[in-house]
Amino acid sequence: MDMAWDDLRTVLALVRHGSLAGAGGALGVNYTTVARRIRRAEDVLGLALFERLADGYTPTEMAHMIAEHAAQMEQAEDALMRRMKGAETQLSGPLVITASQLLIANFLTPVLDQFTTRYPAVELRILATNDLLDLSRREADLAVRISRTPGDELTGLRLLSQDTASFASPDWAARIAQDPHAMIDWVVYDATPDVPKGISPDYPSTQVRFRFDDMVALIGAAQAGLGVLRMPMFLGRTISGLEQVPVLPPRSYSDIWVVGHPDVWPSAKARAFREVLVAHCKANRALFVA
Amino acid sequence: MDMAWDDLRTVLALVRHGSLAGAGGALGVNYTTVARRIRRAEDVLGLALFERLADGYTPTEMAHMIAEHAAQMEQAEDALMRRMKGAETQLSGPLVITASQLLIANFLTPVLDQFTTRYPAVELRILATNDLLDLSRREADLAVRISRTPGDELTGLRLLSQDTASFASPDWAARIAQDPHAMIDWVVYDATPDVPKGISPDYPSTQVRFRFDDMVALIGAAQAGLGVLRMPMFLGRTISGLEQVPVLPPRSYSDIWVVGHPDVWPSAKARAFREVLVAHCKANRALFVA
DNA sequence: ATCCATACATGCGTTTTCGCACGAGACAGA
DNA sequence: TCTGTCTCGTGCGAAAACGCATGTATGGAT
Repeated sequence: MDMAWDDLRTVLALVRHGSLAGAGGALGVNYTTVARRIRRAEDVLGLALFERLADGYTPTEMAHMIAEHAAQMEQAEDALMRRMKGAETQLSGPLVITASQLLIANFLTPVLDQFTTRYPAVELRILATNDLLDLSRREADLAVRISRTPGDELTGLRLLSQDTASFASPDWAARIAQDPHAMIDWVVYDATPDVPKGISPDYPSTQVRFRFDDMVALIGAAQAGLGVLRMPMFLGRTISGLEQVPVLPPRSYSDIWVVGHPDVWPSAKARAFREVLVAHCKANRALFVA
Repeated sequence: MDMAWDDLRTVLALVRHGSLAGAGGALGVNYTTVARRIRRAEDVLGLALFERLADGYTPTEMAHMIAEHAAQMEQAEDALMRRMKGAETQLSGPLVITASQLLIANFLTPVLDQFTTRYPAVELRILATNDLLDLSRREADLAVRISRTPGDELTGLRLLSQDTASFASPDWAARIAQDPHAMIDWVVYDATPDVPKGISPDYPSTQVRFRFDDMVALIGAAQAGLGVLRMPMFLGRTISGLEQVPVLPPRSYSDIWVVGHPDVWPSAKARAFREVLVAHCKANRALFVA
């Protein structure tokens, strides 16, 4: 008659992940434990929640209903954990930050250095990913993002304005300077598969040579001399083996923000991190604009 | 870092009940288990949730915050359990009905008899109380109530219209018939402490003799000849030792409803019970009106 | 056809959790 | 003052839950 809440949570995990092992991984328990909890839940309810198939557990309609409500319970738990984190006043324990690989590797490392020096008791964890993590689900406490992600109910602080420009390897730069009318190859990002708009009329001949789905690979291609690349100013200036070329005049691009969930925002650790971050941004503002 | 959901539920129970034993009783576990779970939760969070005082555990602000969110989780669980109950199609297992003591004792017993005869596999449980149980929290599946309780988001079915009238012991009835102008004593309910409105002008002298806080006691007083009592028609007619007296002409009173939560309403057992109930009400409609 | 990866079932030994029994301290009523 | 009742803490043995290791079935790639 009465269900254990942890069993509801287990049903949710299994519905989400489709296999005992996946659910167990998400819950931090052995997969046999997941199997046992599911069996217990089915015994208590007196009905089957999953069909045992060769390729995993397939949820029944009833399991979906349970998962739906367990997800609501999870939301309440997330909100609780966020609020508890937001109420923390001590400068110790875990703090999770996320930003894109390139932002971290090419601009944020001094912030991390300063922060861990000033607050050695804080266990700082960095999630370097381009995925937009869900701060409501506590995947991270703070995120440094290009443009404040709308839709989410997040608090944000604008850190920097930035421009983009065109960059290329030194030999490409020399070639372009020598003959502006020669054909100029571009390497571009999959998401924006055409030659950038706003190319100066002084360089009339352009073509796309490669499309990449990954920015790191794209930079490697530009360094190797495969073509010209449009990228944020700070990246082109920071990364070795690239020079700015005048093909694409600098243009304003999306701002850089630090965002967080309003529940977590006021915590001492988040506040301290923002302080170090803002100082570093102020000191290096010129790096980002033409 | 990660909290067990059952521990959150335990914190909620302890905040609600104030003592380990009370919380344990509500959860169906030994009170030492409650103490252990609380200690574990505090260890995981690294902060105190309760102050240990001589007269019980006093929740800290943080415990109240946890309880607040755990209550939301409980609501989601309640909704789930209701929906699962509503989806049940078999005519076996538990079914919980609530109604006032007097309604059960004096009118509903044949319904219970017929129902258990027709559906012997159903474990019928009766909560005979005047308290308005919370059907959203699954304290009962169906309730037979005088007037459909508004405010609640309940589904209802009108069963009967009813009148009230005045009743008294046989000797009081004889006295009133003999001398309408003599002083007539009333016994009344605390909630309506005055002599009922609408007394016939043929009986000009009335006074309140006793006030009671309990309807069963009130009926006993009327039977013992302590005075005249206004009561629902069906009660006066059903209970022995009382006769209707013409002091108070019959007047329309609140209807009788069967109500339930819309989630639970469509379940086979609830449907079957209503069927038997409605038939019995239809057959005895005349008992309720003048 | 063979090999490998994935997914689950089962049995065993260990760890954790739980309920019970006993004792201490506070408080109210006789 | 004594007694009964309420509260909680602690120690012990039983019960439940858990992780690990092993075995089986299925499907895809070589």
